[in-house]
Amino acid sequence: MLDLTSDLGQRAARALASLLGSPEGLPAEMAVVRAGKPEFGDLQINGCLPLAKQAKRPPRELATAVAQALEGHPALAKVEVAGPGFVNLHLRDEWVAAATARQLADGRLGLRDVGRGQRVVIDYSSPNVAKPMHIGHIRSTIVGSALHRVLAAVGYDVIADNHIGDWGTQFGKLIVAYRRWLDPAAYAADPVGELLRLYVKFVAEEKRERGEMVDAHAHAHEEEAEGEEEAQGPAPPILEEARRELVKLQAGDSENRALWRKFIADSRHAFQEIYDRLGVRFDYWLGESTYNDLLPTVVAELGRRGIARDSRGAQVAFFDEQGEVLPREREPVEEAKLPPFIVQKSDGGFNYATTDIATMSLRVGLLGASRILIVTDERQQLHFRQLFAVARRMGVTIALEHVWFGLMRMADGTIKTREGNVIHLRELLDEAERRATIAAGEHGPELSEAERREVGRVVGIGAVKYNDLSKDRQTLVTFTWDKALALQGNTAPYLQYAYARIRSILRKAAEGGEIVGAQTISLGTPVERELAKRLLGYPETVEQVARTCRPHVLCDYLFELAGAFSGFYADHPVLKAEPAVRASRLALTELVARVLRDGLRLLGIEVLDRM
RNA sequence: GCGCGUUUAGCUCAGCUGGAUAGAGCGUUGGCCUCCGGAGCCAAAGGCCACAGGUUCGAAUCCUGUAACGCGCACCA
Repeated sequence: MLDLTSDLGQRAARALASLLGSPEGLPAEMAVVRAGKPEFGDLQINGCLPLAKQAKRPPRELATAVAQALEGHPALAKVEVAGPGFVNLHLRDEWVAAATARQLADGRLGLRDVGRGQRVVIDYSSPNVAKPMHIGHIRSTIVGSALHRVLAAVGYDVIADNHIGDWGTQFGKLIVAYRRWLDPAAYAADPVGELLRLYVKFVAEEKRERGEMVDAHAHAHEEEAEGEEEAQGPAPPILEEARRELVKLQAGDSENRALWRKFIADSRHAFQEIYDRLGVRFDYWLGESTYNDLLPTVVAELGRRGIARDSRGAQVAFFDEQGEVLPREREPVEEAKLPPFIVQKSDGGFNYATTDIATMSLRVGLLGASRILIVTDERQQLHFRQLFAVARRMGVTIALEHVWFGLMRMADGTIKTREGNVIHLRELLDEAERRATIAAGEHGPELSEAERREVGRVVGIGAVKYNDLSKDRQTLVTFTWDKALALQGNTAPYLQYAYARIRSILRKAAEGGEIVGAQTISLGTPVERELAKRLLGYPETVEQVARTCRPHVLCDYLFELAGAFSGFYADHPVLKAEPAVRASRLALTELVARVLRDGLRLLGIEVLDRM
């Protein structure tokens, strides 16, 4: 199908070029798209209308030229000019049937290596050490993992990097809290849960001490609250202690280093449990701490190249009205498109920006990336625009994409780790499996206990993933249990069910010794023909997802495919059809199963032969 | 205040980057063959595409403004 539309598009463009004489401004290929309605045929070309205006010629004249050029094409049964200047194309049934048979014979279902020779580094999930993964992490993890698979499926050389938060000021606090309040039994049972408890306790204690201090100062300045609070007045003692421990850690103190390593190792185990349940994997876990030793060099380099300058004691990059890095010679402008970007704090410390520049350099240099995708929530858009501008100024020319998604929030506001007011990913997955296991028992009473649990696992996890993947990633999501765990309608179980029904048919055919191979496919009914056309759309759908990083497009495709199959299934007997039709329908059915399974695999969703 | 984003059926969302009469799921209502699996299928009802202008053969889609909501805006990540 892709080869066909490309071929038709080129022929159409050539016809117009010769008609209009000058190929000036003419695309090399006209867009050939799916027809909007059955009456319009299978494909249509809409580009003649805008071109006609540009060329000051009647649109129908151009459309007619295109139609004449395509007339007689072996794939086409009919070409017609319609309306003000549309070109409607009707495919020959034989061509559709033959193309479908070719797709069935192809182990990759028609997917092409559009990413061949390109290495893409994808950064997703990236949880923070010592904090449990919660529903705020699920979109990055699941969307990132799906993109990982999709990109690999179209020939990219993909490197997945889990950029975990394993460095920063929280470690000073954790070390203090751990030494004061550790409950060893609780830690042994659930290290990350205990670390979270310790962190929360630290924050509460810090707040309490601060309160005492304010009281002692007898409301010296009541309305301070918001502004540049902490700067004035001494910090609470516990915070001072945390800062000292942090400095010791940074200086390489062996006891603190050991604790830090322990926190990371135990957290990674907890993350890995979740990843195993989700089928998510990474090539590297290059957390923030990886870059510690490089940071002074990064800042020095930025200074040397005139990107960063001294400002209020910090090293800062400024931007111009276009959003490009401002050369050091120029004074900062009021109309700057982006706010200042601090790459080194006034106390000499480094921050997120410094680490990310180092990360970028490593990915471009050592990892040889030709495209970098970073999957995070919407709050970091500004940060990455600044970062990418700095990277470009440093000579990075590869594609840098911030694949952002809408924040997941609860009905009453955003997720707040500090209050511990979150739904942990583990709870979510447990509940998903629990509900799906109950449903499995209702729908399949003949299943054994073990089978029921397995069905519940696959269906429950699938439902959770699909729920996130099927919405445009930029949509804001308000979490509710019932929506996240829905099992009816446009959901993973619907697709899994369609697959299981097909497997049931194929199983019965196999019992009769029938082998479904690359039979001739014949499309006797409009429903069969429609189903075949849907199947042929698989490669372009996957390529589109790889290009635009929008997995919901694949979800929509699979849902429509399953719907097309359900329609077919309802009134097209397969096993009971006469032999010639039966072979063709079996082949079509087999192909639907393969596309469903492969598409769901790319989304990270498993399928079952029975459910 | 500035920036980014969002606004489509009662609810949750698509809408293929400007095409022909705006589509799904949930919910509601009514149907489904003694026949390959009813987690399914078919049908009905439900729309001023936030609002106001503009661009053109044509706008949910592009441009401007307004409103509401979300997020962000130097030394957290």
